[in-house]
Amino acid sequence: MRKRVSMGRQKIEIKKIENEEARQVCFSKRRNGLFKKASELSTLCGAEICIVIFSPAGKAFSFGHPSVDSVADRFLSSSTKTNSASAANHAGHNQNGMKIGRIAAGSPTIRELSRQCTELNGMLETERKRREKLEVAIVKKENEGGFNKAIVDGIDELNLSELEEYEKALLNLRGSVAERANQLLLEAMTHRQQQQQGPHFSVPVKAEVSGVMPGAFHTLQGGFGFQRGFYGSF
Amino acid sequence: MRKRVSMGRQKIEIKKIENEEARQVCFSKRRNGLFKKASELSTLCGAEICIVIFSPAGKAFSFGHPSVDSVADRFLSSSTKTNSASAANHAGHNQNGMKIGRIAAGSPTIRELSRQCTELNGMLETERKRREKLEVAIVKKENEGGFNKAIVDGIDELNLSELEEYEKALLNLRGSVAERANQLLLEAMTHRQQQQQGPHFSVPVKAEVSGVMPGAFHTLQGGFGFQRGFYGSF
DNA sequence: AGCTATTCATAACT
DNA sequence: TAGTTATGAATAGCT
Repeated sequence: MRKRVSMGRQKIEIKKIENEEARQVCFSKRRNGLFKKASELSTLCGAEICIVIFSPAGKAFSFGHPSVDSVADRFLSSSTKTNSASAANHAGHNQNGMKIGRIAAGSPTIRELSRQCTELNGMLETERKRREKLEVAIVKKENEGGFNKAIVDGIDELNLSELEEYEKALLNLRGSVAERANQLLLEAMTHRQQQQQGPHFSVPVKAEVSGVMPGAFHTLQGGFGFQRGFYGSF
Repeated sequence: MRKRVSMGRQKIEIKKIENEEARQVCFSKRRNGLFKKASELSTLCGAEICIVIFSPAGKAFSFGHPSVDSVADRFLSSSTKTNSASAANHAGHNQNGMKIGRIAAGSPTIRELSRQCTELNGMLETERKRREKLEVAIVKKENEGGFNKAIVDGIDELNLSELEEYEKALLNLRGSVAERANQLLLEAMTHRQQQQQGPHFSVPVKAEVSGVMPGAFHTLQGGFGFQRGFYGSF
């Protein structure tokens, strides 16, 4: 009789294998075993199965019949569609403390995305109503001879170079406004100077205006140069 | 010697069990066996596992350690994070025709929800801009007298506060112009990119576009890279 | 990665 | 649906 070449399979306790190499080997073997069992189950019984495993090292493995995606979708949608009261968590816990049993509610990710969609939809609705109100108001005002609406809405009709022209014109106009404002301020200051000083006046309007638009549109992309204009410095 | 009371376990062929009752019994037993194996694997090796099974009757069963949700989330977020080209579906098919292998791209459900969020965000942004424009227009309408007067009669007739209003209106209008110009630029870029790569274009485009989606994707971002999957171990 | 003795899972039956 | 048994399958320990 031959010498025992193997102790054969020994009974093991189901607890974490501390030896790292042994654990890795066990993981490989049992993972394959699990996938094989899953494959057999799906074939024998026509069940749809999806397994996702993360190894302790963080590697992901998956099995799916007909596919991981399809089963996951079915799972996620079925659990999100059904109201949480009826679908949620008929699961129990075994002695290891892990959940095992009937389907649980949708994953937080799905829930979160769903919630976000709902929220966005609400916001969009609000925004739409708000806009509609404004549009109605605008139309009403239009009868009073709306010059400005034409200005605002008109820009959608302009091409790039026309817009450029338009902006230049606006800037010039704004320069004039600023200049005029400065003038008024100076006048006011002259009159009041005896009483109190206005130290913030030092901001030079002209410099401000001329420095704003070096020319091309690429400055627009960086944002609006003169949000805080002359008046902003008050 | 006692009479044989059982044939014991017999070898069976792995193919669909036609007898419905036998199939149901087999499903129950093997499902439990599978869950037990999964439980052992997770305990022995510290792996995270999630299993979802739909019985042929359509009932859903799940197993998860630490939980179905957590593993599903990890799976879904990791697979959506990675770009689809590199992460998608290195899976193959075994002789039974089922897909088995490396993790696949995010589930259609997740993708769909994501896409919807993105779309909603875009619509919301558009709606907001539109509303802002209208608000500007409205405000200007309200100061219509002064505004029109300024245009017609010139700014010299305005007092300081009128000038202030006027400048605000001009700034808003200029903002709209800039926005519109930006939009046109983006469109032009988008069209050109189909023909030739314009890497330098990406800066302004990105800057613009990045504001559009404040965090719709960040739920999908998890840190994780899966190297060699199932097939590596075959 | 293979091998083998042994434990474990389960097909058939009650 | 649950329990029993004989047997096929999975796998622990070793190389």
